[in-house]
Amino acid sequence: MSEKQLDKNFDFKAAEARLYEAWESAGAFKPAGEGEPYTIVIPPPNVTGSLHMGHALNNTLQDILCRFERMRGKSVLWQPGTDHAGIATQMVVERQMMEHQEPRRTEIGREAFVEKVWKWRHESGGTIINQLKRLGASCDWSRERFTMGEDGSADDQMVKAVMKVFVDLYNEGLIYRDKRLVNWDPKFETAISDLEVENREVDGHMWHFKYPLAGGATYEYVEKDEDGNVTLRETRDYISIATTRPETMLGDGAVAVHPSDERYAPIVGKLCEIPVGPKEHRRLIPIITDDYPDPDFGSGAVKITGAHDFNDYQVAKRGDIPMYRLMDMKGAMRDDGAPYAEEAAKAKALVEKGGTPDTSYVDGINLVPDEYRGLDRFEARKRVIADIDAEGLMIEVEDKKIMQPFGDRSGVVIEPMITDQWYVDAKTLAKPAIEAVETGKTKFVPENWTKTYYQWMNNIEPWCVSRQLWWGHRIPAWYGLGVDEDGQYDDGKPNRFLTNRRLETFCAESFKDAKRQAKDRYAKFGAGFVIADKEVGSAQAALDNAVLDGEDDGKNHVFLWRDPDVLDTWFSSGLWPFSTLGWPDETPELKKHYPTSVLVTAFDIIFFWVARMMMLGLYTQKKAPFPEVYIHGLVVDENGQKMSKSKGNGVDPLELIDQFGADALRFTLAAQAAQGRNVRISEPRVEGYRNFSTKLWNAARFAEMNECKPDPTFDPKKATLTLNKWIVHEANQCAAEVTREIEAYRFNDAASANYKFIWNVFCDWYLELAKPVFMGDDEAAKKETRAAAAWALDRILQLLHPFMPFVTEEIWGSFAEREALMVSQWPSFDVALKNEDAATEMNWVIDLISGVRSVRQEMNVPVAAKIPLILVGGTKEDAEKLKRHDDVLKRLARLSEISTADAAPKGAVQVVHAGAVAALPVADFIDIAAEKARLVKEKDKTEKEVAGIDKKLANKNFVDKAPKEVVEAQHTRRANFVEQLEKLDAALARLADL
RNA sequence: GGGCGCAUAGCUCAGGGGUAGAGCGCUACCUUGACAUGGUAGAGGUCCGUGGUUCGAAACCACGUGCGCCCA
Repeated sequence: MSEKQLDKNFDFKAAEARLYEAWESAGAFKPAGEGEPYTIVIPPPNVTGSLHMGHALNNTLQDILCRFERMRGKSVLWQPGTDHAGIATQMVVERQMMEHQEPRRTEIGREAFVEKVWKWRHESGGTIINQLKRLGASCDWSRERFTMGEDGSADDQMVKAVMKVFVDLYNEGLIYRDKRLVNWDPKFETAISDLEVENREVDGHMWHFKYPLAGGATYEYVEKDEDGNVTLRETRDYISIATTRPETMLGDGAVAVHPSDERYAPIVGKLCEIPVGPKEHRRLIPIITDDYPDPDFGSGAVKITGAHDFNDYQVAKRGDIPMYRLMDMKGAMRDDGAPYAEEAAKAKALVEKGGTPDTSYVDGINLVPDEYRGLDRFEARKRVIADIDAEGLMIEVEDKKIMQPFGDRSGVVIEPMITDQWYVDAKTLAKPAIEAVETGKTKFVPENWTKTYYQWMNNIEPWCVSRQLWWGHRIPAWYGLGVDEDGQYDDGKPNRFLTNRRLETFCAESFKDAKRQAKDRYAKFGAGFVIADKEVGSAQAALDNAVLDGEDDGKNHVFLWRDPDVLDTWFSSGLWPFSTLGWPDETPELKKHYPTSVLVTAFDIIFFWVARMMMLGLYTQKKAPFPEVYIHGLVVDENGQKMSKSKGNGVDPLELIDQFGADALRFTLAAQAAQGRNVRISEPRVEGYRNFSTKLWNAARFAEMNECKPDPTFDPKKATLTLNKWIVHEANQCAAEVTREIEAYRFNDAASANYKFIWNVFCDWYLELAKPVFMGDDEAAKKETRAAAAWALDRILQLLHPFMPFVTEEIWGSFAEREALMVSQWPSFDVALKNEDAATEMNWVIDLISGVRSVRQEMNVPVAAKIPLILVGGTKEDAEKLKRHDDVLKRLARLSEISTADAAPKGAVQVVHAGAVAALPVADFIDIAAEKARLVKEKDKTEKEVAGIDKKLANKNFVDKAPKEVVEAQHTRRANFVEQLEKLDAALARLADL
């Protein structure tokens, strides 16, 4: 036999790694058997990440489901992998380069940098995977995937999937390039999506400035109260404007007031002056009406800077107001273009011309006065304020809480900018995704998240998917120079912000395809176009090369260059449920495991990830990626604060694993994962569940010491001892409960069902009750009880395994040479194992012992003293029960002998128990007054119960309307209480005799 | 402004139309042969407030109060 004597404690440190290795090398994590497929794709952690509590919770729950379903015979695939995490990874590697004092990213160039990131990924990108293993995650690691593919090889499935989806969406018009206002991150110098912007309330200011009316015009400014009484009347030569961002005044295109605002009616349509910049070139802008300004907010008049504010952008679009860009990629004031005087003249001419302004042309105009050029935007703000103030045009400064947008990764203030970006038509893709939830094809658990999902999906904006980064899936689009009407290249200079509009775009999965497209496209412009085989790096290179080659043969040489941008990380994560399974190929895995069975995730990425998987899954596979989405809470610290790096309140799951074992951490997380609640982690709690695993360990040790071994000849249906019938019954009930609760994603209830059964039933009672059997000499009883104990322990190990895989597997293996616990068959509920009679009888025994113990303590009977028990007024069955459980009662209630009698002896403490009285003659210890007080107290309590029931029963409405069973139950309860009262009265009477 | 959630024992939280629960903490006793990472017994609750529905509400509904989160 391989069994070894168990040590006093479970040495989780040594066992965890050994057991994990054994499972993995046995291939136990791979989908096996012919069972129904069960599939979960892991929410891929960032490759830069290390395991935090949120991962620990998320993966514990997934592992519970996977281990559970695997034991239930399903063919389980838990698909693991990591996310390339565009910005985060680029940031990490850049920081590392800086620490090593290596040349910067821009110095070494794109290719070398990307190579460095790959190197980093191979060397350091596996941290979190190893940490997941320590948690016990039973992922099929042989199928591990990375959202970027391996080494970016174009042949890689992940890359193919991304390219195909992009090109397909493009060809259907669902991906397009557009000039819109985006959230620009001046630190990373990239656009980011709305979701990556964090709006925070910060202390700010609201500046009120005078915008003088053109030509010194004046008007009568009248303010009225609610009743129409005039409260202010004065002549003004200005309009008062309030702003939180004075530096953007330089780009104002208009001042807007609400159409119903009578105060400004006299000056609508007139011009006013932006009170900043060189006096002789002050720009004049029109006062217009729009529904956007709120007459009750500030002065009611709003400056419109279409290029740097999302609300203003809408107003500007509606009113054909030019949007002047003021800043560069780093968020500094522009210093390109001609001197201010010239640029301002351009703007003036533009306004005079009227009509819809040309966005590219307007973008080329730099309206930053010469003295502000090149300044950081916040420095420029100070200067603008000071200059206006010096001129006496500042009315007031208010301290004010303002909402400010920050980049969630960079932490810097986001600058709205008009740029060219790629957008996904999310509105169109959202339709089937909404429908899938409406029709119940995909359900949220708990279901209240459905509303959150709808709200987001119904108001979804175009998804900006291009990022100006180097690390990521490069956008599969190539450009060629545009061709003028005269067949010549457009010589407009493309720039970062606004690509020349006459560029030709070829969206293709490869350069080869792009070339093919280019050949057809350019043929339309004339016969003299030759498509070069060489890809170039930029528009400028394309032009230079074309000119050079053209000199030789007089032909138009077309050089293509690829879009330098990469895709939003979430674009590739959105394909995860099928890209990991081999799509776009029709693999057997895809066929078997898509759609997946359930998605387990936290609510903070419903929008980022769940919504996108729904959209892209339905788009590519025509089926929703999962029928259920289980949303768990966040892990918060002991004060209920969200754990975060910046707050420094994170608890490291690995430290807890080191200290208390992975099982303890897992159980803690599961036990607290109540639906709709955050999980609060605290060390004492983890410690408590470590104690629980020790408890189980010692129960197993006890079983081992008493030679309880799995006995194949033991049939739980045929147990003869009440004790064993009862534990079979209880284990069966526990199996039913744990199964039901896991199925319903009520992990906390499943955990607590296990906890209660193991500790409060099996350890506290069954093992205690079994001790007299093990110590007695009834060999048959001993044999059966050993087998029953082993059987029950096996059920326990199985039911607990998904929660505490390590300790359970270790115990399982120590009892017999057999197949691993993790691949054993789940104990399902078996109606044939039910035995209510046995349960009733054992509860009778347990209650009697508890009752005796209770009075012993109250009467201060010394623990060591063994006292006799006389049951008074019991039935014949009671007498038989006493006899059957004689050993147990004596041992656990510390009794010397047990007998029955018609009347209680004098000087006895009396315990009312199930219609009888257990008399304990403890004359030596008894304190008559105390005993009397105890009985009176109990009597009072019982009388109150009876009174409550009587009140209910006296209520005609209750008797008539309540369900019959409920009324009957009350009658039964009353009868029991009354019987108890009689016994108590008798006991008190006997006490009086003393 | 819109949405979601929470309020139950000292603390952290389950639960849920008829009988108030757990863990930790606290008190007393116990090193009894699996376990002191343990055992036994106990104290501790106007289930936030006000109305409503109901025979019956701590639970369901409405409103209020306080707190938290998400979106704008």
